[in-house]
Amino acid sequence: MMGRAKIEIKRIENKANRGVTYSKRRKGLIKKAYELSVLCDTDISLLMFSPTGRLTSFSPKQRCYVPSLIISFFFFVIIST
Amino acid sequence: MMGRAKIEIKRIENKANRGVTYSKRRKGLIKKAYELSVLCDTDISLLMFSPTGRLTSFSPKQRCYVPSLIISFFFFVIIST
DNA sequence: CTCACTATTTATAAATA
DNA sequence: TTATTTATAAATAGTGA
Repeated sequence: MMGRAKIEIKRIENKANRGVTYSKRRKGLIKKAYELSVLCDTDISLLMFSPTGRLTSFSPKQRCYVPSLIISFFFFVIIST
Repeated sequence: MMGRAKIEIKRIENKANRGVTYSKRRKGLIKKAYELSVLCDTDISLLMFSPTGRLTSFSPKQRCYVPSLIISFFFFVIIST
Protein backbone atom coordinates (compact mmCIF):
# COMPACT_ATOMS: atom_id res chain seq x y z
CA MET A 1 0.00 0.00 0.00
CA MET A 2 2.89 2.36 0.60
CA GLY A 3 6.50 2.60 -0.18
CA ARG A 4 8.55 1.57 -3.13
CA ALA A 5 5.94 -0.71 -4.56
CA LYS A 6 2.25 -1.28 -4.16
CA ILE A 7 1.53 -4.56 -2.44
CA GLU A 8 -1.53 -6.74 -2.46
CA ILE A 9 -3.28 -7.24 0.86
CA LYS A 10 -2.83 -10.96 1.31
CA ARG A 11 -0.81 -13.17 3.62
CA ILE A 12 2.95 -12.69 3.20
CA GLU A 13 4.21 -16.21 2.72
CA ASN A 14 7.90 -15.53 3.42
CA LYS A 15 8.30 -15.83 7.16
CA ALA A 16 11.11 -13.30 7.51
CA ASN A 17 9.29 -10.70 5.44
CA ARG A 18 6.13 -11.32 7.40
CA GLY A 19 7.98 -10.64 10.62
CA VAL A 20 9.56 -7.45 9.31
CA THR A 21 6.25 -6.17 8.02
CA TYR A 22 4.59 -7.03 11.32
CA SER A 23 7.14 -5.01 13.26
CA LYS A 24 6.84 -2.01 10.99
CA ARG A 25 3.09 -1.98 10.79
CA ARG A 26 2.56 -2.70 14.46
CA LYS A 27 4.59 0.39 15.23
CA GLY A 28 2.50 2.40 12.77
CA LEU A 29 -0.78 1.09 14.13
CA ILE A 30 0.17 1.89 17.72
CA LYS A 31 1.16 5.41 16.70
CA LYS A 32 -2.16 5.92 14.92
CA ALA A 33 -4.08 4.58 17.91
CA TYR A 34 -2.15 6.90 20.21
CA GLU A 35 -2.83 9.92 18.00
CA LEU A 36 -6.53 9.14 17.74
CA SER A 37 -6.84 8.76 21.49
CA VAL A 38 -5.14 12.10 22.12
CA LEU A 39 -6.77 14.11 19.32
CA CYS A 40 -10.27 12.87 20.07
CA ASP A 41 -9.83 12.25 23.81
CA THR A 42 -11.05 8.67 23.47
CA ASP A 43 -10.35 5.33 25.04
CA ILE A 44 -8.73 2.81 22.75
CA SER A 45 -7.48 -0.69 23.36
CA LEU A 46 -5.43 -2.56 20.81
CA LEU A 47 -4.49 -6.22 21.09
CA MET A 48 -2.28 -8.08 18.64
CA PHE A 49 -0.65 -11.44 18.33
CA SER A 50 2.62 -11.47 16.42
CA PRO A 51 3.18 -14.20 13.81
CA THR A 52 5.22 -16.00 16.48
CA GLY A 53 2.40 -15.76 19.00
CA ARG A 54 3.62 -12.86 21.12
CA LEU A 55 0.89 -10.62 22.49
CA THR A 56 1.04 -6.86 22.26
CA SER A 57 -1.44 -4.90 24.31
CA PHE A 58 -1.73 -1.15 23.89
CA SER A 59 -4.07 1.24 25.64
CA PRO A 60 -2.78 4.80 25.55
CA LYS A 61 -5.07 6.29 28.18
CA GLN A 62 -4.08 5.75 31.75
CA ARG A 63 -7.49 4.56 32.86
CA CYS A 64 -7.30 1.78 30.29
CA TYR A 65 -4.25 0.26 31.89
CA VAL A 66 -5.97 -2.24 34.15
CA PRO A 67 -8.81 -3.08 31.74
CA SER A 68 -6.29 -3.71 29.03
CA LEU A 69 -4.45 -6.26 31.14
CA ILE A 70 -7.66 -7.99 32.12
CA ILE A 71 -8.92 -8.01 28.57
CA SER A 72 -5.61 -9.37 27.37
CA PHE A 73 -5.97 -12.22 29.79
CA PHE A 74 -9.44 -13.16 28.58
CA PHE A 75 -8.42 -12.68 24.98
CA PHE A 76 -5.44 -14.94 25.48
CA VAL A 77 -7.44 -17.61 27.24
CA ILE A 78 -10.22 -17.63 24.70
CA ILE A 79 -8.09 -17.36 21.59
CA SER A 80 -5.89 -20.16 22.79
CA THR A 81 -8.81 -22.51 23.25
CA MET B 1 -0.02 14.74 10.83
CA MET B 2 -1.30 14.58 7.29
CA GLY B 3 -3.14 16.66 4.82
CA ARG B 4 -3.09 20.31 4.02
CA ALA B 5 -1.40 21.29 7.23
CA LYS B 6 0.60 19.64 9.96
CA ILE B 7 -1.32 19.40 13.20
CA GLU B 8 -0.15 19.01 16.75
CA ILE B 9 -1.14 15.84 18.56
CA LYS B 10 -3.27 17.25 21.34
CA ARG B 11 -6.96 17.21 22.17
CA ILE B 12 -9.09 18.93 19.52
CA GLU B 13 -11.16 21.36 21.53
CA ASN B 14 -13.79 22.08 18.87
CA LYS B 15 -16.42 19.40 19.31
CA ALA B 16 -17.47 19.25 15.65
CA ASN B 17 -13.89 19.01 14.43
CA ARG B 18 -13.16 16.35 17.02
CA GLY B 19 -16.05 14.28 15.74
CA VAL B 20 -15.00 14.65 12.11
CA THR B 21 -11.44 13.71 12.90
CA TYR B 22 -12.61 10.74 14.94
CA SER B 23 -14.66 9.40 12.04
CA LYS B 24 -11.85 9.81 9.54
CA ARG B 25 -9.14 8.36 11.72
CA ARG B 26 -11.26 5.51 13.02
CA LYS B 27 -11.78 4.45 9.43
CA GLY B 28 -8.05 4.66 8.78
CA LEU B 29 -7.18 2.75 11.93
CA ILE B 30 -9.59 -0.06 11.11
CA LYS B 31 -8.18 -0.32 7.61
CA LYS B 32 -4.64 -0.53 8.96
CA ALA B 33 -5.65 -3.16 11.50
CA TYR B 34 -7.35 -5.17 8.77
CA GLU B 35 -4.29 -4.98 6.51
CA LEU B 36 -1.93 -6.01 9.29
CA SER B 37 -4.11 -8.97 10.20
CA VAL B 38 -4.21 -10.18 6.59
CA LEU B 39 -0.59 -9.49 5.64
CA CYS B 40 0.84 -11.05 8.78
CA ASP B 41 -1.92 -13.57 9.44
CA THR B 42 -2.38 -12.29 12.99
CA ASP B 43 -5.20 -11.86 15.42
CA ILE B 44 -6.03 -8.27 16.21
CA SER B 45 -8.72 -6.75 18.33
CA LEU B 46 -9.43 -3.04 18.33
CA LEU B 47 -11.79 -1.33 20.74
CA MET B 48 -12.65 2.35 20.65
CA PHE B 49 -15.01 4.70 22.38
CA SER B 50 -16.14 7.64 20.27
CA PRO B 51 -16.12 11.11 21.82
CA THR B 52 -19.84 10.62 22.43
CA GLY B 53 -19.28 7.29 24.14
CA ARG B 54 -20.17 4.88 21.36
CA LEU B 55 -18.17 1.69 21.29
CA THR B 56 -16.56 0.35 18.15
CA SER B 57 -15.23 -3.17 18.27
CA PHE B 58 -13.19 -4.55 15.40
CA SER B 59 -11.60 -7.98 15.03
CA PRO B 60 -10.93 -8.84 11.40
CA LYS B 61 -10.28 -12.55 11.82
CA GLN B 62 -13.29 -14.79 12.03
CA ARG B 63 -12.05 -16.69 15.03
CA CYS B 64 -11.83 -13.42 16.93
CA TYR B 65 -15.53 -12.77 16.60
CA VAL B 66 -16.68 -14.28 19.87
CA PRO B 67 -13.64 -13.16 21.90
CA SER B 68 -14.14 -9.66 20.59
CA LEU B 69 -17.69 -9.55 21.84
CA ILE B 70 -16.72 -10.96 25.20
CA ILE B 71 -13.81 -8.58 25.52
CA SER B 72 -16.02 -5.67 24.55
CA PHE B 73 -18.33 -6.61 27.36
CA PHE B 74 -15.57 -6.68 29.97
CA PHE B 75 -14.04 -3.53 28.56
CA PHE B 76 -17.36 -1.78 28.75
CA VAL B 77 -18.08 -2.96 32.26
CA ILE B 78 -14.66 -2.04 33.59
CA ILE B 79 -14.23 1.23 31.77
CA SER B 80 -17.64 2.36 32.90
CA THR B 81 -16.86 1.70 36.54
C1' DC C 1 16.21 -8.06 15.44
C1' DT C 2 17.19 -3.05 14.39
C1' DC C 3 18.38 0.92 12.07
C1' DA C 4 18.64 4.05 7.96
C1' DC C 5 17.39 5.54 3.29
C1' DT C 6 14.07 7.05 0.03
C1' DA C 7 10.84 6.50 -3.85
C1' DT C 8 6.36 5.79 -3.78
C1' DT C 9 1.87 5.03 -1.98
C1' DT C 10 -1.54 6.15 1.37
C1' DA C 11 -3.90 8.99 4.88
C1' DT C 12 -5.84 13.04 5.90
C1' DA C 13 -6.45 18.53 7.03
C1' DA C 14 -8.35 22.02 4.95
C1' DA C 15 -10.99 23.69 1.33
C1' DT C 16 -14.86 23.38 -1.58
C1' DA C 17 -19.49 22.25 -3.06
C1' DT D 1 -24.55 20.36 7.55
C1' DT D 2 -22.51 16.05 4.86
C1' DA D 3 -19.82 14.67 0.91
C1' DT D 4 -16.10 15.32 -2.16
C1' DT D 5 -11.75 17.16 -3.63
C1' DT D 6 -6.95 18.13 -3.32
C1' DA D 7 -2.50 19.55 -1.57
C1' DT D 8 0.41 18.00 1.72
C1' DA D 9 2.08 15.12 5.60
C1' DA D 10 3.01 10.61 6.95
C1' DA D 11 3.66 5.60 6.41
C1' DT D 12 6.07 2.10 4.41
C1' DA D 13 8.19 -1.56 0.71
C1' DG D 14 12.28 -2.67 -0.84
C1' DT D 15 16.93 -2.49 0.05
C1' DG D 16 21.28 -2.52 2.38
C1' DA D 17 24.40 -2.39 6.45
